[in-house]
Amino acid sequence: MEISSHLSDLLQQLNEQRRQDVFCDCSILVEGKVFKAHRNVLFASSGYFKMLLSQNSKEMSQPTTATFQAFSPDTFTIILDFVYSGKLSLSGQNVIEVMSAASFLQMTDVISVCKTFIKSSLDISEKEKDRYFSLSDKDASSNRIERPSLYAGGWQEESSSPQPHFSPDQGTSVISAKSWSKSNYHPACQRNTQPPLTKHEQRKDSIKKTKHLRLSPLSEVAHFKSSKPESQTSDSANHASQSEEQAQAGAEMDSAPVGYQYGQASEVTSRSFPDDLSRLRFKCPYCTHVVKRKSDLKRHLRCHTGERPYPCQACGKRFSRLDHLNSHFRTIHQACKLICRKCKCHATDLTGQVVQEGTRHYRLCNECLAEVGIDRLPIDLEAEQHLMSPSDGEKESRWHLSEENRSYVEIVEDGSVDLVIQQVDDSEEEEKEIKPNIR
DNA sequence: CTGGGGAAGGGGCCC
DNA sequence: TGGGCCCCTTCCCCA
Repeated sequence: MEISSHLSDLLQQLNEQRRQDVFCDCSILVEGKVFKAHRNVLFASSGYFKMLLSQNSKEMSQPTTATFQAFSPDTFTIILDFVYSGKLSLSGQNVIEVMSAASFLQMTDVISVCKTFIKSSLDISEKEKDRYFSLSDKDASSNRIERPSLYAGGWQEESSSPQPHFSPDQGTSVISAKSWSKSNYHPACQRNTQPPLTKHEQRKDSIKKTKHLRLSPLSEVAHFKSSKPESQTSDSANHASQSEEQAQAGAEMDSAPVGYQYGQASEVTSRSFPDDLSRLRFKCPYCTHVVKRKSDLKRHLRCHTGERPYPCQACGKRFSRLDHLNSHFRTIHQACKLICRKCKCHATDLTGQVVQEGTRHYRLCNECLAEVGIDRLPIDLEAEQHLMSPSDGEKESRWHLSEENRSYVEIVEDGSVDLVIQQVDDSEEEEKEIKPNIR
């Protein structure tokens, strides 16, 4: 006979004991803040503590102390609360750091929940953006609007079960890792609006991952300082090599996250590596790539999630980055290069013309234009550019829209650039997939 | 089959 | 923090 409440009661009791510092035989020092805990609980929850405590098993009579500088006390609070309650308080602001800490501590459950959270957030960002753009259709032309806070708004849209519980004030979700990992719950990213990666993309992704492996300078960095005097050096060294092994193993496992490095750079880091390497602070949870800036990490994450929030209005191809979209649009649909496509000579408005083939525009010099004949339509470039760029002060990425297109596209002010984002039906979009450009 | 060119896509970094 | 530019690599198409 099994009493179902026993496990939760037991955990609750242990949590109470931890809070009241009863039977706590382990102290964890994180940036000066001391956390009390039970050795056996930590041992059971974290691969890192398992290794640490088993090494120190001979000294069971002595209280164990561990010191971390690789993450903040707030992050460790979240981790420790999870260990003792099974509930993980994730938000858009802390998820990266929690994931890195969990990776450091080798807590696979937490890592997968964070991964899911990140993927869902990115997906919801996209969905929310589309929804927002579609809703803004009517007033977009008259009002200057800003993008919504995607995390907060997006999560509340979701209603799948088991559903993360949200603190209404800050959009923080409390997730029970066990229920997530054991249920068949498919978060938003798996019901995705985004088409799955094509084979081509997957191949490229794997190529990239290999490249990232070579680039990873910080997977070897140890951020652990044991306060046990007799084991300090060996522990650090052990963890360093362990991190290295794990980073490699993680990369080999393709999707296994191996994030160790996030937050404050430790003294070890700055002493052991050149300045340019120690400044790299943001560790990709999916690969070993490290970047200096959070926004660069956010951008990088799209190559793992496959998120392509920027559709080309002209051909429907989607891009993960706005600058790639703009570049594509200028090259393919605006014929910005002053080069004759046929003879490669310099072709300006005087010496040539922009011609159209499908949605694609390119330049031909007058000679080649005469040779090509009538099957390609010369475009009045000035008129075209006027439509693209109605005023000198505005960016050329303001796209021309025909009247019929206006019925289903949204015009959104995004900073100084006028983006035209096509409102897409998700299911339809999945089928569309990314097609190669018309050549 | 191969080499060249164009396009895509990723990273670094400046504004 | 996002946009945008530059640089580089990779992939694909075509001659």
